[in-house]
Amino acid sequence: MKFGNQPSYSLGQRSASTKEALAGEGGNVTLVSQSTLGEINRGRVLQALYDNGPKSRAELARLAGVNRTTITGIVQPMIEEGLLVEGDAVPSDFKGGKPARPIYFNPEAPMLGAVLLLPGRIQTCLVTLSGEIKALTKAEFDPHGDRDMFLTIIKDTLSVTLAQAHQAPFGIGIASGGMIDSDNGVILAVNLAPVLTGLPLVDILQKHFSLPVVIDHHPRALLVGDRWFGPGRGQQTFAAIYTGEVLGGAFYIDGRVYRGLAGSGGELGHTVVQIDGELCNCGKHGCWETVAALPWLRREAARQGMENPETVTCARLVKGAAEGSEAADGLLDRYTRNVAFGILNLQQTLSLNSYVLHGDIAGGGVDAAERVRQHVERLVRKRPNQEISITVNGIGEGHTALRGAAGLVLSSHLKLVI
Amino acid sequence: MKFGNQPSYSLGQRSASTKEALAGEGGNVTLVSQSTLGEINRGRVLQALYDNGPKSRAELARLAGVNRTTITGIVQPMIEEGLLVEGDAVPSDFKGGKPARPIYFNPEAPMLGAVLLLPGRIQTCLVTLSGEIKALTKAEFDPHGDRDMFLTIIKDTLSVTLAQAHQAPFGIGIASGGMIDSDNGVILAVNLAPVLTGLPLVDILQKHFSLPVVIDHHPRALLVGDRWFGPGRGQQTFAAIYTGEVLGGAFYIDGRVYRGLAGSGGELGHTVVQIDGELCNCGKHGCWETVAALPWLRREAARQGMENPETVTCARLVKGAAEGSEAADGLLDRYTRNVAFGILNLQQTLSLNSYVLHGDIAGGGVDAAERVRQHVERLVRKRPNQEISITVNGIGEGHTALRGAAGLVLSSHLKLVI
DNA sequence: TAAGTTTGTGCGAAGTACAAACAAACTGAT
DNA sequence: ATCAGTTTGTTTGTACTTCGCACAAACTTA
Repeated sequence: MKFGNQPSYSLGQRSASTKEALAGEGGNVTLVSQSTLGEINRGRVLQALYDNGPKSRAELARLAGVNRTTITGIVQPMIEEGLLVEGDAVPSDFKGGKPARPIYFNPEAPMLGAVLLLPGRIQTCLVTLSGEIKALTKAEFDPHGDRDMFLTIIKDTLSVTLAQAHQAPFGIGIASGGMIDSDNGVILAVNLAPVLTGLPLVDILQKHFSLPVVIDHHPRALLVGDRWFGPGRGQQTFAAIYTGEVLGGAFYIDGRVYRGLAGSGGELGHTVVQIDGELCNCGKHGCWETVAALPWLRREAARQGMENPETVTCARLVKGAAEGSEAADGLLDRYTRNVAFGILNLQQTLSLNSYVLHGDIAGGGVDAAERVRQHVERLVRKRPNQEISITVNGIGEGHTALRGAAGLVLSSHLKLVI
Repeated sequence: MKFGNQPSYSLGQRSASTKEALAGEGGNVTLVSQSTLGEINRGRVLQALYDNGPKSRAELARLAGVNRTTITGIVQPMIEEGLLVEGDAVPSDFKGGKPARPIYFNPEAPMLGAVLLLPGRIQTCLVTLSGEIKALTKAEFDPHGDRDMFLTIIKDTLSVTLAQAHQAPFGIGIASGGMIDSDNGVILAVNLAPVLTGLPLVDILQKHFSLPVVIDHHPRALLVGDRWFGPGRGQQTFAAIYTGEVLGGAFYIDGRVYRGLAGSGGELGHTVVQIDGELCNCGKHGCWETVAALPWLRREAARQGMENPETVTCARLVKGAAEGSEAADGLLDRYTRNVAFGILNLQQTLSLNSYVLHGDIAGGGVDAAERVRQHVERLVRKRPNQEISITVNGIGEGHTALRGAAGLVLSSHLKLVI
């Protein structure tokens, strides 16, 4: 039998700019080998522990639909290694039987280093495998200052934190504001902190501390934090949305963090919701960020003649509305509606059905979330049996981001998710 | 050691509507078993053949980075089964060596049934595993007519096609316009064909033909068609965009078709790009569809006093612009710019970097695509080394959709992609 | 004709998941 | 107090898959 070299009906025309994308002959096929299989399953068992808390071997086996012996085989080496520990026996639910020995992360196991990097301020801490935050250290830096000065500050701050670990942590995770190239570990640009522009922070810290270092942008850390111990726990699909001085987001899709090429997915602030809208600092008009972040809120508050418009927040509006202020209520309604438009677009695009709010809008608590939800419900094209959940993470922004930063290490270094 | 039942810092508050999503205790963890591993790898080898055309065992092994014997082990049973065939020996590139025996899909292997269902018309055909279209049959139906009449027509049409297969096909794939619940195989609603509303077509045809049947919405079939033998071939990440009477899209993300919950992802037509824009038939204002589909184009053509505005198409505008018409050029520019806004939003959200155009806009050929690309480039927040490709599929819409419909069967039935 | 190269195939080793059987630990009825 | 019943976790052997090595087959080049 004779084959044409390529089927002849591949007639699609490509614009000139995609030579290498056409290559195809790269490593785009990867078979799963026997050894990676073990690694995958190990990761999934850990994931099950994160999602469900301490569980016995038998419970884990039921949860994962595998044989009990398989779980034993996976779990035993990790116990011997000191990563996991067996807890006290817990009498079984009813009707007797041998008591179960729940398994969870060893408090004595190595921890994770976490860094939260926002314009002007740094927070570093250690995070245990069970999500506890320790050795929190804070520092400030001049966002317009000298790069070496900044590097000294961040190294010193991290050193103070890491010194409190009783053994070397698994690695260091960084959550940073701005535009991040997470593949190459470079901060591409942070509008409010020019000193960070183009900084290859991962390389620098990796060399300095001799530890694995990963970086990702702030909303994605919030997402991981949500997934780990927040409202995203156990969910397979949801998004995290952050509003503040800027607006950003991140997605958890089918059980994994979505990054996009070079980690550039989720730059939602600059999706357009009003083609001929206000000029955005990105040069476009009518970006979502121009109508659903703090600058808009301040501007509108000022226009309405509200008191102290420069310090208005969603929290204040919720309080004002609850106290009967029509102005606050009206502005809150418009604000939440504007937030809803971006979520609506996301919903129509990806149909994630679940959204966790962070930042200023989360400051508005359940009230604000419920208003957003109602706006989304009203706007979205409903399907049968489709319910959309809008949630706020009540843990507190900083902690979620730090936990998330630590979680980034887990998912990259421990290959927790395939 | 004693564990708290759940870590106490899980304080996230959830809106009331997510009881079951919170459950977590379901089958959300799945370990990969030994036998599924084989299935996965078998699927990936097939995928490699689709992506790269006929290849020898040795080449496949190099492509996938695995041992040659592994490929033999995977491929041999499929050859014996008649799914694949060994081609004539091809002398190796240079420097001698034993000639390679390329392997590809057996033309005698079972084919795939494909149905394209658009308001008022049906196309059915058989598709070989190497993508050839056979036994194409067409029929029409009354979109506002009787349901039983419609069912008779589609069954008859499919029967005519299937009768020409020399053996039972693997299954039947349906690409349908409108809103589809691909999980349950139900057509939820087609604006222009009320007869289809709520029709459980998968169940009906599955019973009638005793074959596996899958359905998905039209843009997703285009996507699969693109991936199979169009511009998306070998790509790991891209989107298909369809513009016509309506506007829709679908995504291929990290090597798999993205569906979203109940297959409701990609309803891009009703993402909002102009909050206070024109009223859309969905009830919202300023949906992308209101500014980037044929109804807008006709309306604007009429407003400009263009001749025969009711038959204007992108193709005609491109022709007019090439012939020096300023009116055509101007309208084409606005049209492509409007299309670009939706792509821009997608790019900011998912960063797919590659988009394949279909439908009316694809009728404008490379010229239209290039205009769209330039608008997107101008609008998007550039990152270093990021190139955005906008492509049209030149094969012809119907064929791509039919191949895609067939491809749907492959990906679901043969588990071609995990 | 011989050396070199590449392809495809046996064969045994290693790693993983699974099924069956069993000891351990607990409950509850007799 | 004893025994049946239940659940947990382990032991043992089996099945499946990939990998490395060795080798025959087929071709080119000197």
